[in-house]
Amino acid sequence: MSAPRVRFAPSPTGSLHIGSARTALFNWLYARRHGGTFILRIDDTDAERSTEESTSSIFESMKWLGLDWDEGPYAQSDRLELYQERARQMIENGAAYFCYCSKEELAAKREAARKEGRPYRYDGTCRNLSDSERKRLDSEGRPKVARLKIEPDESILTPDLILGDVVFDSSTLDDFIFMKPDFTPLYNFSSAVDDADMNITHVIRGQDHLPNTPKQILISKALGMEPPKFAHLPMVHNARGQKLSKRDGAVGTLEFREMGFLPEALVNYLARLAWSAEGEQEIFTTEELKAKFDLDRVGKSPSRFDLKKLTWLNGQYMNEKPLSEKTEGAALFLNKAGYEPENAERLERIVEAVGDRLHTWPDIVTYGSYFFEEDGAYEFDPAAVKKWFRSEAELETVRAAESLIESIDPFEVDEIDKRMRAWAEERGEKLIRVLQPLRVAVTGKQVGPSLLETLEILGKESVLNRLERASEELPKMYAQKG
RNA sequence: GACCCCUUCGUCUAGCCUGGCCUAGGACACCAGCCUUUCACGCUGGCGACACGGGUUCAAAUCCCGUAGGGGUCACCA
Repeated sequence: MSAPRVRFAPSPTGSLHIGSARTALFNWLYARRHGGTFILRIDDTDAERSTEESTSSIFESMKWLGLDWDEGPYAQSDRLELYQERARQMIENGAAYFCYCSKEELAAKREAARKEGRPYRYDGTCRNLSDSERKRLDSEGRPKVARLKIEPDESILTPDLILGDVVFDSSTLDDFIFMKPDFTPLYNFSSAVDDADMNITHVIRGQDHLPNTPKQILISKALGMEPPKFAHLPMVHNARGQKLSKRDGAVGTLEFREMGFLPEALVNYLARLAWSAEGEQEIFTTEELKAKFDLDRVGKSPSRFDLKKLTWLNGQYMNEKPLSEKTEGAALFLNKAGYEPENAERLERIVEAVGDRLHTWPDIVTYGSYFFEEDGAYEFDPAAVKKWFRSEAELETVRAAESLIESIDPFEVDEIDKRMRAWAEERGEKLIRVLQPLRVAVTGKQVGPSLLETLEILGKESVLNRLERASEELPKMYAQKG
């Protein structure tokens, strides 16, 4: 097989949908796997809906995911002349014709068909217009669109690398419009023309495009060109098994960055939607994906997007990150949450202490926010208080801890550990019965890194301040819940 | 409604093409236990699926037919 040429051709009418990102990824992977060329083409023939912002957000999404393109970006809006030339060619050789029916007339016919419960197809009113009629309509200045002439009762075979052969009956198609009144192309036309012109060998796209395929094949043939090979990817669905939409939460690729996911984890997750390697491997570096991916192991059935599995995967990747990188990411997300970790060294210690609790970046806030809050400002989690302050005894522990903390020197993990254990024993308490109430007292939470480390990082003075405040605040909460 | 696609644990999937190795494997999630100052990690175990009905065959998740369910598309959008 000669080197494949594939393309990703999004329309810039919004941010890059996560399903489209998967399509882009599979194209990219296919090109990389086979030493082919990955082309980026912006299908912006719909001037009304296309925006600059969308285009740049698509670029940014792809860059974030690491999907680099070898050619392009091409914009269809720059290639108008090509489409117009091809369209004229088709009109001339009789493969297509101009249609003068107005939008309103057509809408009425469509509506009538709908009411009668029969499928609407263009009735061919303008298909056999005589030259004189055409001239008359032109001289009246009637707007016209171009339609493809489709012969009925022909089967159109669309071989698909994933689905196998799919056959459409041309009678279910109608003479569809491919050039608008302003003589600019519609999607199916520009797409087929470009795929041919750019020598695209494989069109890998979502299954929602399957109904377009026979139309594009017809256009290719009308132009005397060999259609590319097709591969229709199963859709990515929401938890209820329907097309993923904004209502389902995050669907924009960049939103996942905002939520604190790692691009390599997202790539890994997306790759495993409908694709699997031989063996039972779940975690693939991008390099492995580039070496192993192929279309013959892509499934046919739709898959549901599972945020929990993505989160798990992300955690796996997170744990592999060097501390310096983790610290950088943590700083970024801490900032987003309104915290300002001023001391870089201290932040690194905190990130290290939080350790593998980091599944996504915002987890740094969940597990370590109190490190960045004033001694008198962190909040007490009511659930934590309820669970660990069951009687007067725990309040007493917090009060008594002040003098213990005061006396620990040096105030470091090993020493704190030694003294804490001895203290618990002295008081006839299990270690956990003193540590957890203290944790809640100084952090406000019942989860987090090792308390000993937490105390050391906080420092003696801060711990003392916090214990003092807890002694005042906790009884109030304690009283409230009775 | 018409056309097209799909159907293995709750979810992602392996197995299907080239029937027997499938008392259907792995992963996420969930549950339990272990480890542990909590949480998280890790480890161990558990729960849990061939949509249904007919064939074909000595033998079917795998092949054939039908039914049901789900999804996608039906624009002078892409």
